[in-house]
Amino acid sequence: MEQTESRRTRGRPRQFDLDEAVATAQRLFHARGYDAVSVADLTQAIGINPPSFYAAFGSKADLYSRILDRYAAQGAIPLPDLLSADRPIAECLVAVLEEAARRYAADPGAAGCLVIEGARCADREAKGAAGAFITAGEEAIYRFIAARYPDQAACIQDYMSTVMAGLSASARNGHNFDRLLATARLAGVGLEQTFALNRQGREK
Amino acid sequence: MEQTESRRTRGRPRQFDLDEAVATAQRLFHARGYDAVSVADLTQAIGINPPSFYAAFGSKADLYSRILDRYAAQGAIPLPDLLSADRPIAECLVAVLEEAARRYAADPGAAGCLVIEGARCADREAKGAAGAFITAGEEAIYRFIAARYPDQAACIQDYMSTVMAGLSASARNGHNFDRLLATARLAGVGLEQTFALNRQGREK
DNA sequence: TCCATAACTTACGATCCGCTACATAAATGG
DNA sequence: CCATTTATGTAGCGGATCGTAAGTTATGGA
Repeated sequence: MEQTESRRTRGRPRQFDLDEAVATAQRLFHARGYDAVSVADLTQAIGINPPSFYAAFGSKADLYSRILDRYAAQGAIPLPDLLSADRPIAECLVAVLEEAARRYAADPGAAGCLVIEGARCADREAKGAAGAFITAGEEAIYRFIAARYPDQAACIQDYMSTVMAGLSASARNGHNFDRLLATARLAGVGLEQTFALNRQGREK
Repeated sequence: MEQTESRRTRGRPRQFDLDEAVATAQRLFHARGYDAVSVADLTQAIGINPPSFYAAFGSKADLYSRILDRYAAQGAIPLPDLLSADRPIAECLVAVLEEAARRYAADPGAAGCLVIEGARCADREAKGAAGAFITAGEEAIYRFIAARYPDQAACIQDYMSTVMAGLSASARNGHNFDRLLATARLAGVGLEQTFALNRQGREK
């Protein structure tokens, strides 16, 4: 017999909802950034005391890492979906930029990319956790480009990273979705032009 | 008779060089960002004690503001020079982006733009001081574009801000000058294309 | 020589930071 | 019933933060 999911745990039941607390913390981190959110801010927002916080989440950095997982599964840009399509490369990359514009401006109270902005914090642990997600995304984009244009993949990958960091920054600076989208499309012109020239060169 | 510059001040002479101290502080702020530099870091790097620091500079935020002035005069992108030229608009804007790439990667120990990165800090006072410089730069670029293309000035201005923020972020992420320059030029394609289409539309 | 001035050194206050020791409350298992 | 387990609240630790009060030292001016 396996233990069923309905079997209660032993000790005193937790008096707050874990997922709800994580969501609250995510909102805080996204709105203010890792460094600017103190444990006191978190415990107050969740409505618990420090010992409950540390018992449930380990530490501020641990909680942040858990939130990054949550974000990658729910709020982040779905790179596999956008990149695995059998559309032209430039179209896919522009779609990524447009999706970035959409998501970065989705919540006015938590603008920008949680991961990109998180990687800018001073805390070594949190920076490393966010950096791992960034690296993963960068590699996904790099491989996607390199499959067809290995020579230019690095350069275009740099461009994508830079534009996305810029979009996240501009979102935090108050640019709304329309402005971000216009910027993303303007940035896409460089991509389309590059791959158009590539095709010309090949067909010659 | 006016008092000459050689006239010494009354009390005990300062035992450290003011300009040198400001330069040291600028290096620290540029390398780590406003929030991550403590007064203790500054006093230790300069070689003085806190009271001397506060007597000389007022506060951390005051010193930062003074450093922004210094940076605007020495280290920042010379927008008037680059924009007042009677070259095509796109060429000027690309020159700004290329100059940004050059300066943001100039010092590996202090990558990115002191002003752009400073505007991202948590301290209200420092954020406001840096924000004023950013606004001034943005307005200069906006006016430059609007003089000939008023309809598209806002959009292109957004694009410029976003790319420059991205370049600064990528510089902090370790991109060297060559990589930043390639990114800046790729970003310039969107500008050239836009203004090329504009001319086509006019000549029709 | 003595005073006014200004920068110096030492030491500390007040507050916030992440985090925890300790006793207590609320549940399950025997 | 009691033991075990887990969460909770109170209260506080050690350290870092920005900033300052108090007393000392070094200069110029009268």
